[in-house]
Amino acid sequence: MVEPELDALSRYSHLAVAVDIVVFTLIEGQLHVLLVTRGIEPFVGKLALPGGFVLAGEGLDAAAIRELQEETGLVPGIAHVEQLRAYGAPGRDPRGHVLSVAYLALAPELPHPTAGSDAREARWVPVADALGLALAFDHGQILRDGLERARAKLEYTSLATAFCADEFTVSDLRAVYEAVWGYPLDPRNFHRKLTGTPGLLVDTGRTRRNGQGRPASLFRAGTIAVLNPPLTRDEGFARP
Amino acid sequence: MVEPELDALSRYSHLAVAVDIVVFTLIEGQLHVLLVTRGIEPFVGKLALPGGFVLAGEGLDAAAIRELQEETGLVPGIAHVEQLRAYGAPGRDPRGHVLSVAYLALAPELPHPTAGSDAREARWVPVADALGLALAFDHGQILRDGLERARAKLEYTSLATAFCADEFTVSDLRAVYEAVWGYPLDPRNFHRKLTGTPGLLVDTGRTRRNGQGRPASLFRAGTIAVLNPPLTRDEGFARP
DNA sequence: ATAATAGTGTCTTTTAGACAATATCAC
DNA sequence: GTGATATTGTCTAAAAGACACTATTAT
Repeated sequence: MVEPELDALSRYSHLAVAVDIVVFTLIEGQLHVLLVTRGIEPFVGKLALPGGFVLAGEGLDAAAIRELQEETGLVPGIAHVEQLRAYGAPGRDPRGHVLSVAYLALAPELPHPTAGSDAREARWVPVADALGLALAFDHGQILRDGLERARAKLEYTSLATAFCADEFTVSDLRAVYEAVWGYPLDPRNFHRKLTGTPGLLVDTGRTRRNGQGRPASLFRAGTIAVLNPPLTRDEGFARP
Repeated sequence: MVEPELDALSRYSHLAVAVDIVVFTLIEGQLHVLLVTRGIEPFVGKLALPGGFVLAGEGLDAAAIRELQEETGLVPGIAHVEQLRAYGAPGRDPRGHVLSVAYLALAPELPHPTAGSDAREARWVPVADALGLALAFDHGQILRDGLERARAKLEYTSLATAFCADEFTVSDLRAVYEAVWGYPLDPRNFHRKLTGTPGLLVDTGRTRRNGQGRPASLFRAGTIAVLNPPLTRDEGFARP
């Protein structure tokens, strides 16, 4: 195809570019996703993923982090944020051609979301419920893709620690896996597997009491982020 | 942030949106990537990934497939095409803010690439060489990301068949793995693993002679696209 | 026959998964 | 003590990887 003139870049700026974010957190052992109630057309009153348009001169990652802060009051650095993929089907937004770059964010249990600067309400919804709702735009698809990405990355990375506080127990970590994958894991094999991967977890030497039972060792995330060999996920088991 | 008026979407259209494609193929057992020599500024004369701007009303996938056809004469359906991710750092294009949605395409050995409709030259470059070149824009990073995606997906999918013709031998398939991963595999264990995964390969019953040696059975890609358990890649071995 | 490639069988080591047993707490 | 959670140990089945061996061709 023909390249544009140097000063005619705007000739190719037909699309508005937005970011939408799938933010997962764990609340009382259940995986939740942050959803907002839309305050304007289209899809007024419908639930949607938080997001918004990329500002002039703003990078994609910066836009995602800015929106995340506006909706959750999240301090940068506390959450894991990564790009999911771009969604650009021509009909996905009734207003016109809007390209959305979706992000996946994983955060430890957060304070209540602060509603965005406009009138929309933001709240945590159990993922199991959210999957059954009709979300605005193609956000149902984005949510499913984000969930699948999170599930897959738990298999071969230490990403589960992104759901935990700075220090955590092996049980905390296992609770993350069980919530994201949707089925229980054997505590003993899980413990051996995770602590047996060199560099993955750093023992702080301290322990934490959780009500009844033997106190659990407290760990910090180590320098190794890749699980090799990976944890295997029971493909046929997961329930939303 | 504030949402736009219904009729003010163009207020948020600051970015030009392009697609760039990492096209891999196998030529004489070596992995090659399609590169073009840029005919215009910026980066005149430098090598870059094929790509171009998304046209008005055009979907991302459609734009990628169109560019692919323009550069290679590839018939849709013969290649595997999937989105890689979006690249949107503000400084990545000196002309202004250009968002690029990168695609990964895998194709069987193709005829010589047809140069694009403008004056640029297109040619296949061994990936080992391409990784050492300074490509235009952030295309070096995109190439590395595309290569890593291809390498990773060979582990747990039947994607290697995308490099093969309709009918292929187990050796053909192994040659794909060896070219993409960059190190040799044991022919016997590979054979047992691949033919032992039910539904992955369909035996046509026919054979093919390759010079000397026993004729190899010809297979077709089966309905199963997921390798479970996956093939394991020797992480510390791969050389570009 | 010899060389070359295709394919099968077998053995060892590693890992996954089931689950017994022990450790340390609250009560 | 009982009950709960954490952690270690042991066993079995499955898989990975090494490699001997057989099968079928060209020369």
